[in-house]
Amino acid sequence: MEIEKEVPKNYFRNDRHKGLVNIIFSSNWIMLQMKQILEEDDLTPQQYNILRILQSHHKPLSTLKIRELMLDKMSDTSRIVERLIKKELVNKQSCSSDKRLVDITITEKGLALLQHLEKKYEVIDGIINNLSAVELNSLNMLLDTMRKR
Amino acid sequence: MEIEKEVPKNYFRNDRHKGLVNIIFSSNWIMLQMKQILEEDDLTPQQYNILRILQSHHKPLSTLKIRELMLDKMSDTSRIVERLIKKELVNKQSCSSDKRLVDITITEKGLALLQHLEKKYEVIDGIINNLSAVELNSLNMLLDTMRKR
DNA sequence: TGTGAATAAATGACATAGCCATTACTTCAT
DNA sequence: ATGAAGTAATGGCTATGTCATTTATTCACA
Repeated sequence: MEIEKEVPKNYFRNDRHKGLVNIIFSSNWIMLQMKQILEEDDLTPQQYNILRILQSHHKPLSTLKIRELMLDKMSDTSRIVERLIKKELVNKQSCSSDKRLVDITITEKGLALLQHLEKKYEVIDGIINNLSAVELNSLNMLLDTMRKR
Repeated sequence: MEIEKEVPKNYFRNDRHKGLVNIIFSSNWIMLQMKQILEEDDLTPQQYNILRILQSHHKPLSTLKIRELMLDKMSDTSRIVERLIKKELVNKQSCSSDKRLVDITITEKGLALLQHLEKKYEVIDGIINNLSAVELNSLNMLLDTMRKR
């Protein structure tokens, strides 16, 4: 999976361009493996992302709030939530304090599914096993710096 | 766009997990901007990817070869190529040496479109402007290392 | 040489998702 | 009280991923 072997020498305009493509390529490479893990439980990455957001916030969130928190902005959150409701992984009810909003909560079944997935976290995190703690740290800092402003 | 501000503190299991999410998050962040640039010319990222592959190889490629070279493996290349043909950006003809294959070539119109897009490369590469040459180099090396094996 | 396995592409059928416009309801400021 | 703004849902469309099947071609080998 060396990016140079995947593209002809003149594909990259410069190191900046190579950096951009490298990030996209790496993300796709990770997502491919994530998808395989999630599809065993009939989940898509988007659906999983919403479940994790609900789990980590410990409180009902509105559709709007969920969309803001999703890795993929611009997502059609209403309909993804709808699919999760159909699977009984989340619940929806009108928010009492502001009836324009809805309160989405994760169900017991949803939490149980996430717990089941935890067993696979070693596999997931192992994807990035080749990097030392120091290297990981610089990677995270470099990506954060890139997105500044 | 600091990833810590986007997710609650307990969202990440560990630095490895944060690294994975950071790469995905960064890729989505780049893609969002790429999409905006490309949609001005009615191109999707997948379609653009195929055009760039054909341009950089300077020779006809089969559907299979294109799929292998795409950033997004598993893509339904036949049908994406079909859309490019409809837009007259690529041509298709049966390969003379092996009639199971097809030769996909980029058209003059396709090359002209890519040339037109070149004017926007500064904007695209500027996405990553915050990183110095040295930083870019370490980023690329870290990502390459991550994907080893 | 003939035949069956393997390869490449296309296609049907379906699901997920992104995207835009519109609608319905609710809140809020004036 | 009223009109503007916020929120969600929905219709309608497109692009794409995914799986199975079909068709045409090539190739190995008995």
